[in-house]
Amino acid sequence: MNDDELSFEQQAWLVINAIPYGRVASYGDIARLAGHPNAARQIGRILSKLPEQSKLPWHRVIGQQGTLSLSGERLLCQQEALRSEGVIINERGRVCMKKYRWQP
DNA sequence: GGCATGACATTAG
DNA sequence: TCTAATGCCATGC
Repeated sequence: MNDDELSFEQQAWLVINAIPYGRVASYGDIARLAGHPNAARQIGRILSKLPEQSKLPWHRVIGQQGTLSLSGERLLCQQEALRSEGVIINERGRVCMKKYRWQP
């Protein structure tokens, strides 16, 4: 870990933290913005270790097609949080990426 | 340094 | 639309 450069994990936090209210971003986008176009999996791994105390809007991080890759309690929590921000979720549990996708 | 893991992406059928 | 298979990359042991 260099002091000059943040680790991928740190970069991911910054990117996710930069997602504005009522918007969503895909794992691939986060990874790309963090400097690794194909490191989407690491985003998921990082978030899985993310403590609930973290202020990161992890619920705004979804799949490329607006799909939620989580399951069970976390999935419900995420959907609830997104709807609370005005994001509409389809019956299939998907989000309209064309409307809500965060484009920097 | 190598192997296994993971909240994915993409392609093909 | 869904499932299966493959590739990619950082992290932990």
